[in-house]
This record gives sequence, C-alpha cells and structure tokens, in this order.
Amino acid sequence: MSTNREKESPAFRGGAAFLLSQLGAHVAQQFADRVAELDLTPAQAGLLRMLVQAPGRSQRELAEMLGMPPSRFVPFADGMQERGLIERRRNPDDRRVYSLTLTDKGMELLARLGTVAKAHEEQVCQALAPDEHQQLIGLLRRIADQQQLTPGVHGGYRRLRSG
Amino acid sequence: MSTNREKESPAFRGGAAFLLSQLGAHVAQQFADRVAELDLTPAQAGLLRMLVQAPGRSQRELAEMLGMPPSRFVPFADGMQERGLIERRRNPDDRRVYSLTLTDKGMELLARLGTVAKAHEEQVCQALAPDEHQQLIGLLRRIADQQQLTPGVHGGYRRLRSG
DNA sequence: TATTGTTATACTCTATAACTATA
DNA sequence: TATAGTTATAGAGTATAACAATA
Repeated sequence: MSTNREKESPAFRGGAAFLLSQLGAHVAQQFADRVAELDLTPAQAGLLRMLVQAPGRSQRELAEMLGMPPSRFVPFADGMQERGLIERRRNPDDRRVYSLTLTDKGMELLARLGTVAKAHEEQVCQALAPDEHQQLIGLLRRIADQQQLTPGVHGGYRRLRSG
Repeated sequence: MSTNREKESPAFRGGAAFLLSQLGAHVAQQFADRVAELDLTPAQAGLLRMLVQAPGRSQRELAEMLGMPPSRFVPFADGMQERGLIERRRNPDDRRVYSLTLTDKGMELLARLGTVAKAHEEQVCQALAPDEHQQLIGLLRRIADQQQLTPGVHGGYRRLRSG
C-alpha cells in the first residue's frame, strides 16, 4: 500500500531532454514576443537571416529550410515583399525560379534584429557566469552537431506567434 | 561594395538562445515520435506524469498546467478515460469538480513511458561524457529556475504530434 | 515529361462564448 | 452570483493537390 508519488522515472522531469524541451519552448516564445516588436514573426526573422547568409535562393529551397510547404511560402513571402523587405527577381537562366534577396530596408531591419537577439541572449543566460555561458554553448553545439541539425536554421518555430 | 555575408549578428546562430530553441524543437519532436509508439501524444504523456505526481486535481488545474483551455481539456480527457488510463471521480465535498486519478492501466503505461524517456535521454546526450551530461543538466536547471519555469511541467508541447 | 511557383479547397485545430449543474 | 465542467460554433491555420508557365 505505498503511495505512487515516487514512481515517476527521474529521466522525465530531471533529464536534459525534458529541460531542453521545456527551455526551448520558453526561449522560443520569448524570442517570438521580442521580434513581434519589430512586426516580425520568428519565421520572418528566419527568412531575413537566411537571405543574408546566402542570397539568391529559390523559394522552394527557402521553404524547405523553414519547414513549410512551398504553397505556404508564397503568401509568406508576399507579405515581406509588400513591406519592401525582400525582392523577387526572375533568374534569367531559368525563368521558372525567383531569386530572393534582401532590400536595403530588409538589411536595416536585420541589423535591428541582431540587437534584439543579443538582448535576448543576455536575458536568457543571466543566471550564468560568462565562462559558464560559453561552456553551455559548447555543450549544446556538440549535441546539435551530433544530432545533425543544420547550423543557423530551424523549422521548429513553425507554429509560433507572439502573444 | 562589400558583400553582406558577414553582417549577421553572432548572437543569432551561435548563441545559447538559438541553440536552445533549435535543440528544444528537435528534442520535443523526437519525444513526440517516441511516445507515439505508445499511442500517446506528448500532452497525454504529460497528463499521466502530472497525475502520478499529484493525483486528485481538478480538470481546470490540469488544463492550465498543460497550457490548454478547459474546453479543450474535456475531449482530451475523454479519450484517455475511454482507453481506461484515467478515472474521473466526483468530489463529494464539491460535486461540481472531478478528481482525476490514474488507473492501474494508466500506471503501467506510465512505467513504459519511463523506459522510453530514459532511452530518449541517452539518445539525445550521446555526444557527451557522463560528467558533461551532468554538467549540462546543472546549467539548464539553473536557467530554468532563474526563468521561473515550473519543474516537471510545460505547455510547450501544445502543438506537437508525431510525424 | 519534370519542375517552379501559384491557387483553390478541404480539413484540422483552436479558442470564444454560451449553457448546465452545483455551490 | 460565482465556479466547474461541458457543448457548439466560428475562425485561423494548415496541407493536399490541382493548375500554369517554363524547362
């Protein structure tokens, strides 16, 4: 007739996997709230970053990197084009594809995004001393490499909005 | 006429916040895939855990912990009750509220869930040596505490399914 | 015939709010 | 009248698949 309070596996609430999942959701939500002040969703911020890392990609490539179907990418890119943040140019070699690039306005916004990201980083890691902060980054990066995650891009913010 | 490749802020792709967000989404998705083999969603797994940690809570309390509105909790709990995993008992002191508890079948499933969680933990952290693994848990837990996250519960898997 | 971008549509998921029963 | 649980419904968001243009 023992109680059941102790029966839960410690890997659950105490493990790194759970903490990563919990913290990841928290951090992603905070980032969503911050970029909302620039009138951006996390996915839009991701597109700005991807375009400066490697401009001139096709919509299909970009859609896949962001983890969305090509059909969804169209209205997504429409909005950013209407705001003057990105440009669509027909590729002369293959006139089916667009090459997407940042406008000057898009690059300005990306710079402001960098400031936001830096403040966010500091807010998230304020519990850690500088050397611990670096230690954490090192450990996380090794896991990310081993898990074969693409550096700098992820589609995990697929469903996040501000709020 | 410089290129724009170097203009991105390093806090973006290299920072702990980005890595936490990226890894968190990855780890949560992997967990969703694993528990799908037990015919559970992450939210359902979360409810099983919550009920063994502190049985007898009302539906409203549980709904809030899982980050869902009470109206959504009803069909959510219905499914688990129909599968014989949880029980609804009217509270004699206040007959408006249900007290939710795990059935024996629910506790069996929770035990299998513990095995799954342990395997998941090992798979996620296989890049790390045992002492590094503990180091990571320590750093993450300090951040989680400082960010005031409730230990053992999070609503961040709100929108995850297997796939 | 295959591929890019696009559009249309149908579907899932969700939250809001109205309803009932107990207090 | 206030609160727990429930139900109904309307809206947002999504993916699937059909379509047009180009290769």
